[in-house]
Amino acid sequence: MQSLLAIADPKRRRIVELLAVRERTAGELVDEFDISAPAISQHLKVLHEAGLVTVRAEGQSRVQALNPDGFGDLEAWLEKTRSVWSHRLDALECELRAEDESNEQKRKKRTSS
Amino acid sequence: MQSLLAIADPKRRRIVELLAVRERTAGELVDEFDISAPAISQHLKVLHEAGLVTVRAEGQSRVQALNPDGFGDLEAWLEKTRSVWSHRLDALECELRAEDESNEQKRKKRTSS
DNA sequence: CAGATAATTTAGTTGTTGCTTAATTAAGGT
DNA sequence: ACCTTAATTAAGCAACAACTAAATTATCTG
Repeated sequence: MQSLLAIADPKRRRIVELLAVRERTAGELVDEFDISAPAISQHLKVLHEAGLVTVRAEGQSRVQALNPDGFGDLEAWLEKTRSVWSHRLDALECELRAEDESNEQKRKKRTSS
Repeated sequence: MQSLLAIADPKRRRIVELLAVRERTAGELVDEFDISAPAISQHLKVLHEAGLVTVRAEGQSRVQALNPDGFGDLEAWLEKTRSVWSHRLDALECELRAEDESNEQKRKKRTSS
């Protein structure tokens, strides 16, 4: 889940937002922030390793572009986690009938063992 | 975007996964990990502050439950970012006609200014 | 009320992250 | 070949995040 760690940082998230609008060079990105060029370069490295951004050489510049497929695993995780939750909701109707009992039992199962 | 930072940590992500299956006490969560109770407690604090997990007192235990609504802002961000990207794709057809020219111009606009 | 259990808070340590400046690599222009 | 521009790598530093042990709070039980 590299992509999650990558966009957890606000600056990297902003880079992603900027690249979502249009591709840019590292230098153009530097202009959007109050931090040094090496700092941006390091952030880009993280984004590359996460598979969120790709590079393409163009003259002496290197054009950074967003790779939206990189969000795949993050979206899959959200989907998975929420689907489990949804199943719980489906089962809720049954559970409601004996809510107190079942909850108490689950709790005491461990206490008594 | 607290929720993003919260699930960026692998242990907290696992906690969320476990709570997605069923609600648990902090003690039950501790059993699933190789770290101390305070560590779990601190992770839960982060998850609470992110709005991903809620608590409910039950006897001397405190039952932790997932709040799937907490993912709202994260999903909204993904949606927003991808929608911008989609617009780019919509515009791609037009761009393709004069790809070389327009790309070169975008690049040189900055260089010459 | 005393003791046990569940959980959190505090204090302190360690590892990681993000930043900076300085040095390096790479491509173009003169 | 030399200089400039674009970008990265390297080295070092400060702030932060995650962990532990010890102390504290809170609730239930005898």
